[in-house]
Amino acid sequence: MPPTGPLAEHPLLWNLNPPQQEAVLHAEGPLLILAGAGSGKTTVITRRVAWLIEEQGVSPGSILAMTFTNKAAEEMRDRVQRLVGVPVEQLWVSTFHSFCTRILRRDGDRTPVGRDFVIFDPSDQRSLMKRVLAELKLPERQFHPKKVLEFISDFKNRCLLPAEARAEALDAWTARAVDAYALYQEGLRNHRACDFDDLLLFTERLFREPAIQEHYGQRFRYILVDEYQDTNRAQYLLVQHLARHRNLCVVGDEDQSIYGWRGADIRNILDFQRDFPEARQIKLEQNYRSTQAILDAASTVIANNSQRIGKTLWTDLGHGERITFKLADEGRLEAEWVVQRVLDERARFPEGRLAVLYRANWQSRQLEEALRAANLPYRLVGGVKFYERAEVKDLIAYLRLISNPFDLVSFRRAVSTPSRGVGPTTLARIEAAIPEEGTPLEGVASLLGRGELKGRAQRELKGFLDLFSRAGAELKALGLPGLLRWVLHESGYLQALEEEGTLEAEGRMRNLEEFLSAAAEAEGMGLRLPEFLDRITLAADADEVDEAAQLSLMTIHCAKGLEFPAVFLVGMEEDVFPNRNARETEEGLEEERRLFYVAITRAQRKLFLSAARRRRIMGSEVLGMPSRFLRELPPEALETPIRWGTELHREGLGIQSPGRPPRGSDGASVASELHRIRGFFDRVRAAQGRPPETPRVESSQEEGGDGAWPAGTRVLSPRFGRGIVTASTGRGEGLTYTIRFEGGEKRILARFGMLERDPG
DNA sequence: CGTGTGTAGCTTTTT
DNA sequence: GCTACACACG
Repeated sequence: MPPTGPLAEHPLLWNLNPPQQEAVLHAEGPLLILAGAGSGKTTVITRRVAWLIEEQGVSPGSILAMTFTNKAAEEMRDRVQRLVGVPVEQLWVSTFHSFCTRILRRDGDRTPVGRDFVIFDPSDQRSLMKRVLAELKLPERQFHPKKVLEFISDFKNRCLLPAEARAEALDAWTARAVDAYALYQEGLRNHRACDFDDLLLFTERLFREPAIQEHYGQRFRYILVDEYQDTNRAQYLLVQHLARHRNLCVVGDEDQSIYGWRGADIRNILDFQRDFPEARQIKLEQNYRSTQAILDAASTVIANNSQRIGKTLWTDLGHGERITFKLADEGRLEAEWVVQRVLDERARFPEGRLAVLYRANWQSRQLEEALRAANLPYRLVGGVKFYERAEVKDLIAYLRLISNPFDLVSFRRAVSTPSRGVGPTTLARIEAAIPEEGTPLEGVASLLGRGELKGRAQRELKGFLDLFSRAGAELKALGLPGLLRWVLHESGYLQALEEEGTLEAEGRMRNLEEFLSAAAEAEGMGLRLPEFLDRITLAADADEVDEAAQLSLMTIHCAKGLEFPAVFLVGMEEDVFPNRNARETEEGLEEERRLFYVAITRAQRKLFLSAARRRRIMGSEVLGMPSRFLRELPPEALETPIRWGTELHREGLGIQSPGRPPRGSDGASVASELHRIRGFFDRVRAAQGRPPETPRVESSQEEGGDGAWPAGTRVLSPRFGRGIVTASTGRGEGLTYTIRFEGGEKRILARFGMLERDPG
């Protein structure tokens, strides 16, 4: 219960509402904090940690706090440090992945990964997987490396090694994929490498050992897990092993669980009370971030989900401005509208930070183009990551090889950049020459020793070998940035870049310089080479968010946990948001809806939504349909009702249009189109008990006169039967429809398809 | 062996 | 629209 009297005056309780105070004061035993968006979660967590240290006399070293991003971890540590008098270096605040790295670097020799390993990023994983698939003679057409890796990741997230996964291999594809899994693990071990999932998986294995569990269980008397709704099975088990004192405090919000595709299991939070029947549950429902209009929209939307514990956000910030929705005729125009409204907002609130959010990274391109054209500076988060750029990865390959000579993937990369006259043939010979339990460099050495190489390859490989034999001493002498400079020089990388002399090469040099300063910074923090490499690969998009930026562009996933006075959410179309791949299952849709919820609740004062009737996706023109989520918004939260340009065909809502398939470029089809739109939205309004809008002529740029049937048109095909047009590309002879039939989607050339419009 | 060109295939979301 | 890969050429 919230304290009264002198306790309420305690500085760590200042400005906290009763449930928040209760969460801070909770003493021993499990605690579930259901923290709604904007409910002051971080304040509560940090004050709780501070309270434990200051008032309960808990030593910082026996508190472990887990987060998902480095940024969250750093913020938590900073804020706790500012609250308490004693130094908090001993406090363990880290991401799951860096926690596991730390554990494995200490006790990893009890696991197959050992203590010295590199962490493979997705591109390293991919090259290893490609070799595995080639070795197993599995065609990449059926065994797409990325697909197989996702499949493996799924097993790892559920803590299943190949032997255990075998039991689930009921069909031929799965059986072969499990073979690939087994060989992939072998490959990782040979490289002295592990992937992201291995970090969790093997740490969990390690914690199954009673002695280890005892040790760390004793050490961490208080455990705190942030974003608990995003934990996967491995993380869940890890926490269970550690929480021996049952002083486990988990914080989360089931409505913001958006990482199911990465193995996160929403049931972890839904079932916390079952796991810990004695757990205290506290809901933080007062929102300090957004206006009532925004919260109403968010609450109404999320109420459509079934997988909930349930909370109701409220605020005393007042109703605020209603949500603005803009329907543009085309993607580029949508982007230009955003630019215009950004300028308007700037004029009204010069200091207000703005964010443009989208479902997938590809959507940033058009926005960037429009922003550049308008000379508006912006900050893009995510997309192609800095450490994934070719030149940076090249240099990293050298560093990795210095740090871990067993890394064949990095060897292959380093040895062929800059070009040394080593092609597939020489490479194969080198690999064949690698001694058992030996390194690629030893392979090169033995080949050279036997005098089996000549000409350019011989000369260059000697130098290459020489570089690595000296690297250790150079690192000692020059330090991290110095070593980098030395490598760039000695390897001939810099020279090759200079000789190129292109503008592009100049850009790459700038990136390398930036990388050099990152290394200098790391050295300043006392990091050594292996730690620096860990840090690079474990760095997340979210870590590089600049919260002070005036205008930020990012995915909704990246925006989780952030807030902005005004938010633009673009691309509100079916198949974009909700994403096309998520629409088949109910769980998929609920996760998309949570994503929408997250997006809405980022806005403090004003939310803009937008969509485009038409947009280019993967090079072809796609006619969009309104996102189903738009219909879930409460009409009174919107500035103006939502209108569209094509029918929304949902079972029971499909509307027959009169009229004929458009053939010419006259305006008749446009008119019938508009007729249908109004029909649809009037129906929606009628269902909401509101009168139909008076007709209003929308701008009639749609269809562009190419005479294609619009998306949503029902058609009959002699081959496939009834279907619905979902997109069209090309024109004239090349006009192609994408049509959804009962049995799946097909692309059909209009000229040959003998398609008819379906009358009934 | 390395480089340039054509083309298929694809984009969720990320530690 | 982009990229990553296969193939042809110098």
